[in-house]
Amino acid sequence: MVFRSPLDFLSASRLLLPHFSDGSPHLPRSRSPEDPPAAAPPLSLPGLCFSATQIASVCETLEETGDIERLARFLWSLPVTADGRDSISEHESVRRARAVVAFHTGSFRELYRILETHRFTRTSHGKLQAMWLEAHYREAEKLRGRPLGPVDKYRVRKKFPLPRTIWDGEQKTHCFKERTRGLLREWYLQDPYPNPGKKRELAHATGLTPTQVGNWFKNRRQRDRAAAAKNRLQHHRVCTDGSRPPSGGDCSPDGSAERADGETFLSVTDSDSDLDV
DNA sequence: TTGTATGATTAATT
DNA sequence: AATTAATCATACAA
Repeated sequence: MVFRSPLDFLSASRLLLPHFSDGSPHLPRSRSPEDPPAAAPPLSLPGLCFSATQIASVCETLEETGDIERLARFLWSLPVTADGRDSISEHESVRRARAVVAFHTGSFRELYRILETHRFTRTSHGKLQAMWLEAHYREAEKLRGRPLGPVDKYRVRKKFPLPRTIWDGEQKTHCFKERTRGLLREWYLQDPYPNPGKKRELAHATGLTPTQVGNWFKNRRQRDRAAAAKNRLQHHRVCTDGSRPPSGGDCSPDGSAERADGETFLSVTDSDSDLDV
């Protein structure tokens, strides 16, 4: 969309300015903590007399309100320089508002450009990241003609990584250290339902948070049960009816169907198959 | 691409 | 509040 043609500006301001031209905009300043101490200097425009900070506040308010239509009209009413290097556009709230509007309009090119070319503060990251992803999801979805599953989305994310302007590069560890997992396994063998005290102790011993320890035990129990249930089912099928997978032999505990059973009973060492530290 | 291992999250249940 | 089932997210290998 072309916000930036002079023509648009003229028509937009004629049409839509009334909302804001009736004196000082009410400015419930909701975002005080992050506000820049060195804000832009007051700025006089032909016709309007808002300071850049006032304009930013209006953007914030409208964005929080969720009235995107109106936010869009307000932005259109603003004067814009070719490169966007003016005290209004410099304001993060204004850029953010432009991004929000671009997203809601489906102007994804514009959205990407805004996000990629300006550094945003941490407080904006969450929302901007969500828009970046959602926009790419929608494009991919349209391209493909059917809804994306979790895996499709994962691939989209890999294909269009978040720009560093809206992401500080922090990443979470995917796998715990082998020593950590060994400790967890040992403790699990002793007691699959550790009380909070034990959990904290283990957390200290492994360097994990108690929550991570809890998650680990939870996953472990769930997956052990799942494995056991699967094996039970398989065993039952094999023993009751004749339709069973290849390798002959009935349900006698010969070698054929055994790996699975072993796993059930010694479930704790299943996937990692080692009893190290 | 597909399957799998594993950490995290969510919603319902107890 | 803790547990469970289900599911998501991520990395990696076949």
